[in-house]
Amino acid sequence: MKGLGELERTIMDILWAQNAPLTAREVGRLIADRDLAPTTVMTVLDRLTRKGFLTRTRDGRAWRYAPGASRDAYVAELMLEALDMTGDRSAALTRFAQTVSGPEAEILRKALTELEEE
Amino acid sequence: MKGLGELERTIMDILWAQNAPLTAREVGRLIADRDLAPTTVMTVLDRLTRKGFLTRTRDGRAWRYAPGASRDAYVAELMLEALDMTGDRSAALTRFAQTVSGPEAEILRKALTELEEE
DNA sequence: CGGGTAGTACTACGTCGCGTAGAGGGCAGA
DNA sequence: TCTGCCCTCTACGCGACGTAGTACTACCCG
Repeated sequence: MKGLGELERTIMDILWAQNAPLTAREVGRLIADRDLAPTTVMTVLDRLTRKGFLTRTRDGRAWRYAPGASRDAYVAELMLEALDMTGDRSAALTRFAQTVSGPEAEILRKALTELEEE
Repeated sequence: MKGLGELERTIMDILWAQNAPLTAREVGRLIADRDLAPTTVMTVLDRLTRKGFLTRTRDGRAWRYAPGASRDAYVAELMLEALDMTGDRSAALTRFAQTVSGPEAEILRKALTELEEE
């Protein structure tokens, strides 16, 4: 996988927050703070599709874009990728566990416990 | 923090594997497979230092480079950074916990348990 | 039927990070 | 003093990304 740029991430955030596929125009309208040309949004949507982050389906003349995976899945994958960078995965995992804050350690613990019970 | 490029990562790997600071020449000699100009290695070492990944101390005319942090710390930080990308950290954490393989879940569980006992 | 509108595809340009390395300067030993 | 090692500075090419223009097509409205 590859990382995302600034605008790419912004657009993914918009699509992740949506539960229905959006057209380029609709996405553009949701980036209100920046005054981007419509073609800019289309180009980025196109690149994201090419990279596999989005899927698109026809809707008349327009395309509707939807995320290929949930944000959580994406984040989890990024984390695993970081983990792959090391020779000693267990050391890195241990280190990670020690680094997360208390409440988050609790969340992890709980998730792991539930895993075990299944 | 920022990610590292290909050669940058290679060099960090070399330095992480060492327990004593190395000079540019020594690092270059350890990248035997690629035939790099000495200045290339120096440039990259310099950039890594500028980025805060390395510290360097004088040794005669030469510099000796050493990692600023352990690889595990780096990986853990990358993972936390990925985690920061999401609005819902707990969901991403849960997802992550579900995604790691069985043995690694065990490692995480153990690390978290030890944390709790302190 | 003709024009504005919306939508697409293709192309392009500037910037930045990174791999790569040359030019030039200084110091130390033969 | 000559030679070589090491440093600093500068630079070039490429690919990624932000940004957008141009050109073509399909509709709807009057």
